[in-house]
Amino acid sequence: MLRLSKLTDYGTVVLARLAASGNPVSSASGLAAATGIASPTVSKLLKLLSKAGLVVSTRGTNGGYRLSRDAAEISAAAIIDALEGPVSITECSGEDSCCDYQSTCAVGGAWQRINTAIRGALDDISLADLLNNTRLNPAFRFAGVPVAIDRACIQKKSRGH
Amino acid sequence: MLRLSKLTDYGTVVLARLAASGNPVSSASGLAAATGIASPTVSKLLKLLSKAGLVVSTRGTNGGYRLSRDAAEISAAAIIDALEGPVSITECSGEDSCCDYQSTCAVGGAWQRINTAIRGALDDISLADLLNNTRLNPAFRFAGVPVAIDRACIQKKSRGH
DNA sequence: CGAAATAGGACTAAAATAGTCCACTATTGA
DNA sequence: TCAATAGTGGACTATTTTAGTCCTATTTCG
Repeated sequence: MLRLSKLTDYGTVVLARLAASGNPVSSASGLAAATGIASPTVSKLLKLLSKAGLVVSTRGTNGGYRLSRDAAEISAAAIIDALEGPVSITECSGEDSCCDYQSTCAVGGAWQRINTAIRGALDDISLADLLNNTRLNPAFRFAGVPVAIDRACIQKKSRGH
Repeated sequence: MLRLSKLTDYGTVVLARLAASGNPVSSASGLAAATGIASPTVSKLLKLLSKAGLVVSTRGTNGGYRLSRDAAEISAAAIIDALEGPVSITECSGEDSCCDYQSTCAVGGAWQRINTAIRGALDDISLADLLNNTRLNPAFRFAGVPVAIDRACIQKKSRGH
């Protein structure tokens, strides 16, 4: 797995929508409607993103949220940090952690290298990149030919998922 | 976070122990004793690793487990695949998945690139590398000076964690 | 045979995550 | 000034995932 949480995934969708909207500000409920994500969840995400300084909020009538800076200046790493805390793939690859098995653990150090590599990959991708890459790499191919995502999903859902 | 599960972490510890043991085979209970990980958990791990072909089992008296190939030939990615399933940081970065928000999702494609980058980092590290790197990068530094891991852990534990 | 191991799977417990809700504060405009 | 709109903060619940345990085969060796 090594998977992001759903919330982080949603967070990027919301941010992408915010970046693409063109309006000066977008309300939480408007973003919820536009993305299809439940509105309390969108609120929660925006609160977190606001606290992390990725979006700026305006209260009152006609208030809402906007990106705090250009989409090209917001890295995937920053988004993940905001919504999940600092990236570290194992407990002992974090900064102030330790494990019960350190005396017998022969592995510790090297995870740090992997962690750094992953971190680097995430730093190099910006929200703007995420937007630009939309649909350029279709997720489904059959015999090398891209297949409509919609159809693949319907098939999967009819199997009971 | 973007974190490995504890089980995967333990798995690498067990594999590292297996690689370092020098014996032709090691029993699950012996590995449990050597690593300090609970023995049913070690059994479970070894079963998974065996199913994935990373270790080979021998039943009966004097049976046990051994690595199926040289530690240099076992990548971190293979270990993670065995214990957590294929790496994919979001649902839609996996191979046969789809999400409910595809019609409004502007993000999909690019995660794949990140995923590939992470995958690459994990493919490049072998179990042998994990072993070689032990303790070369101390996890704790204070004013640039490495600090004994033991002491840092004791401090943390006395704070109630 | 019987002791020592693994194999497979069911099951429980614990923790993390996701999602919801509510009372409150700030801003705007009629 | 008052009502409507929108964000704030935090408590709370439900769900899902993960971790860990246990039991009953099956295999092998002496």
